[in-house]
Amino acid sequence: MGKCEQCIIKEFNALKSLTKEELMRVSACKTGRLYKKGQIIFEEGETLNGVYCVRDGVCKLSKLSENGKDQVVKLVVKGGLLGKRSLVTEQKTNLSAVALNDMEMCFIPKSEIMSDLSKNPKFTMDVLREMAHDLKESDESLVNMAQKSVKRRMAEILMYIHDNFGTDNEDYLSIVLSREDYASIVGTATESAIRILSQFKKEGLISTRGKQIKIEDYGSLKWIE
Amino acid sequence: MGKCEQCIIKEFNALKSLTKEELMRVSACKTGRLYKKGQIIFEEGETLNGVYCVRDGVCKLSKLSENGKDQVVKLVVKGGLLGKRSLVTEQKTNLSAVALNDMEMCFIPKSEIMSDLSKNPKFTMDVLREMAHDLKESDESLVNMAQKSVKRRMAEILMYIHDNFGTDNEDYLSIVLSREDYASIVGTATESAIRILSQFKKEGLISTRGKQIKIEDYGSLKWIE
DNA sequence: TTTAAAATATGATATTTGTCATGGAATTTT
DNA sequence: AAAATTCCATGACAAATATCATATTTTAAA
Repeated sequence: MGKCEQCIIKEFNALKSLTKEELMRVSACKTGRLYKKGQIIFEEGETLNGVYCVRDGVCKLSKLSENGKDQVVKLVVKGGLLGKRSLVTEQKTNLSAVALNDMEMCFIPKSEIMSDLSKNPKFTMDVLREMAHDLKESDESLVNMAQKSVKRRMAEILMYIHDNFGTDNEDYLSIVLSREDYASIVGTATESAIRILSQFKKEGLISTRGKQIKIEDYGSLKWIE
Repeated sequence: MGKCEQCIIKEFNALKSLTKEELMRVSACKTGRLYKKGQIIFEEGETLNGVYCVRDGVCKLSKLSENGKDQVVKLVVKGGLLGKRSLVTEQKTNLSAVALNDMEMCFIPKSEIMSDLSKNPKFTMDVLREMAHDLKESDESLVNMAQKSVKRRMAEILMYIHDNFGTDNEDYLSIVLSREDYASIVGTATESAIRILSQFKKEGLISTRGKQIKIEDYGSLKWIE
């Protein structure tokens, strides 16, 4: 396993604000973890005693609703940090994390990073900024859920994945999700998600190959309502 | 206007972690502001250069959706801080704040409080904790919006207001909102909000007197689905 | 490869929610 | 107090979405 101070992943998250010395200390105590597609990283209600740094792969952060359905709150890819909240609260985590494909992660124990949080203001501010960003995104999703149609939300998540996580060399979305996952992101029944994607396909907005999805007409997707 | 260091409001937010000296400095530069019911405190897209500390009254934080409807994201009462995000980001605010009744607030310029944020780790951690809490709440609302029926959401907001903001001496909810506000919190059409409240009334779950609402049967409200 | 299981697809139908229209009640303004 | 305005209420209907049922296809397992 590599050293944190040389890992380029850190550039994408708050860890970049740690000093070289701090990073070396973190590096010494971190543990690498591999997760297979579908594997649970942690579950709602668990006590996390550290943060996870995503080196490769994608996972979903979700929360179980009282009706028994899972709602995806956020997708996290390479460079993302999981469990930031655990650094500031003693509370158990309110979200579950599940790998959507094979993943490679580093786990950094809370004990090791807490001192940095109190001593390195630059790092703290960075964590604060990331949290503020998450909050803004969450508020936006909240408004979308409350005010937009399922079809619109589906169009938006396709564009979101396209814009933020990119495509492979054949223009297929690089993140491959099941229809059930799409339903659980958009907040609808699986059948409805399937129906809408079928409709998009018929209308030539997207094309599919197995689970893979390619956006064929971004411009029109944008104006779906 | 009183002095921050003697103001009991601060006990309810991150300002409690400032030292006496810091509080005196803040006190010297803060400005008191009064807002009347319905008055706009700030609007989405504005640049906030400070935080607002709510001394009295209630306001709603909302965001305009693309469909032209306002979605309430959070209610803030005595002790709450508005504009925390502005302390960590240069970005314009993503929310609007509107007074729901007459309000009394203190405005603390960003410039004055920023130095504390970088020098007083206890304060920073407190802001971080509040932000983490907001994020958790926002995620929960997101899941509720996505997975629960309008009726359920209405029942929950009534209970939320009851539990968090209390009642007057006749058991009426101490926060009085228009049906339109309820609709915009729950994320539904005003007519739907009206209809549901009427139904609750018919079923004896609540009673009303003008705009005032009294919860008559908390137990049953809890089991609405 | 065959079988079993899971995921996708689609129809039929029920339920929920939104929209438009209209009237009455409450509040504010003149 | 009258008029005007805003808010609340409710019916009728339309649209969106969920649910149930049942194929079909794809994927995983034996």
